[in-house]
Amino acid sequence: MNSPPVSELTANAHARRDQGEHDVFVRRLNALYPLQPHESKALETLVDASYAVLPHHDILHEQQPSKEALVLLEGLACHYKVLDSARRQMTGFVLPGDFCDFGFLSSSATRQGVMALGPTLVGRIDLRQLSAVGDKMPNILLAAMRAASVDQACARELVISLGARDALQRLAHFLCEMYHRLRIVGLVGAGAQFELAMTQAELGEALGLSTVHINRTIQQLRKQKLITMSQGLVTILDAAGREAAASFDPRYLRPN
Amino acid sequence: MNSPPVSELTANAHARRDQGEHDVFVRRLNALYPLQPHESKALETLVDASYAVLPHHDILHEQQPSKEALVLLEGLACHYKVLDSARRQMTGFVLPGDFCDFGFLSSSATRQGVMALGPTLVGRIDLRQLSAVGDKMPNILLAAMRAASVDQACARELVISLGARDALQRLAHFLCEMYHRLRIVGLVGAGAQFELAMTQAELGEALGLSTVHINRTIQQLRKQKLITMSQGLVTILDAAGREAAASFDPRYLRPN
DNA sequence: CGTGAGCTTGATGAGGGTCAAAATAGGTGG
DNA sequence: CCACCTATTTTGACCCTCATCAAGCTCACG
Repeated sequence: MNSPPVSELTANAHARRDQGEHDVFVRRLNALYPLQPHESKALETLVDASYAVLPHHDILHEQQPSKEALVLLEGLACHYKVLDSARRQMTGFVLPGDFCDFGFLSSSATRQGVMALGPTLVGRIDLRQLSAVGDKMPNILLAAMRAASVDQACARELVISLGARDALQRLAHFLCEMYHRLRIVGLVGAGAQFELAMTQAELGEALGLSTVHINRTIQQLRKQKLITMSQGLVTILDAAGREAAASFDPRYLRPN
Repeated sequence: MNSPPVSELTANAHARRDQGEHDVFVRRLNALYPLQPHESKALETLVDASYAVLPHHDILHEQQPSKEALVLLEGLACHYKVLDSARRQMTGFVLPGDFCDFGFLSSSATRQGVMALGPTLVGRIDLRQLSAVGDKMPNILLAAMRAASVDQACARELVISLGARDALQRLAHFLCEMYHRLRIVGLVGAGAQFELAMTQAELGEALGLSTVHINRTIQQLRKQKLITMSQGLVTILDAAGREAAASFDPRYLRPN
């Protein structure tokens, strides 16, 4: 169930396509800004082609002008930048239902690479179609702008983590964010369990910590009975405790 | 000349109003997206009231719904958040010509406080007027969205600094960014000199470093003959050297 | 001329990086 | 089903950057 081989995943995706693979995306935008039924329907038809991207492959390259809007339908992806020194820093996360990049809103080029972390499924939206629909249904554009606004808030929150929180708080905060964001799109299972397709090394690149230290910090969280975490499956044992440990305030994820 | 008392500053502002206090803002948006002369003129009339904000006072409060768009006309401001522990982290900077917050684009509430660092002058734009003008002149809205996109890029770049650069690189990178952004609005003087109304303690809050360490890092930069820095005046002595030290790539500040 | 904000300096130590190697886990081909 | 291989996780030892504490210094301003 966790991290299936890509072929299988794509097969699943195809099988479920008709029942609404694009559903996540519509659900997400609805949560950002309540849409009318006909708007939701129009939105669904906009996502006209979806394709799989393999782990550790780029969904979008740096400096790539946006000819279309890309939406993540399944899996996990991240914004990142490679530094001079073979070092890499992640700067944001793309979850199912999220736009991969907001360059399309201002016809800007993609500023950073977007990379699949686990196996992912990406949907494509033609910009001409989008702006045509957007003219008639401004709520859709408004929802997209709110998505951008939440994205910005996440980036600023990451700045706070890296600038002012220690390792334990950073990791706890990160897990809180993932939990809340995944829950919005219904990807948190019973017992507050969710999939997180990231290695400890990748967590390090996200949180500005070494792999070794990430490992030790995870053990601390385990010892404190706050989480369970192995091979991409995370379980929240004590949500309140963990949010307190991270001084997590989910308001920044709210759209309005 | 550097950090004048507020009364004088406001007086100056009033004196120069007719010659175009709002000029910075129009110039900035023009740099983001080339506007027609009549669009520039329309933009100028949009900024209908400006007022001074004293250092260390909030321009916008957290969770404040945006009833109008605010533009910084003079001075320096920052986005910030106060953490549990009486600790504060800055997450972005507002320079003359910048919007203070982009919540108005998605009718979202302000997510973080915006505080004046030195004495500032703030312009107000009525949202009804803005959207009316925006309907006729979509370039203006496009420019605003590009401003938001640049803002987002700056936030991500700050994530990279805090996550993957050491103190020297962080500071050097920060100064590079300020230099480039101020140059765009014509606020860098001869000899690559500019005003920076921040104490060392505030630099620390921005870069996630202690005051003491900021001080020692500045001394390093001085020793390496890369900058001069005293009472709010910064001079770049060796731009190439400093950009190399920070592995600074100004492309992220480009609008398209 | 005192006072406070900001800058500078020194001493000490903790959080986290780096290096190196062992332990596990999947994943593959025989 | 086993043997092998590689990626990931875990552990230990050592060290460096940067935080903290504390005190002295400078300078603008009342």
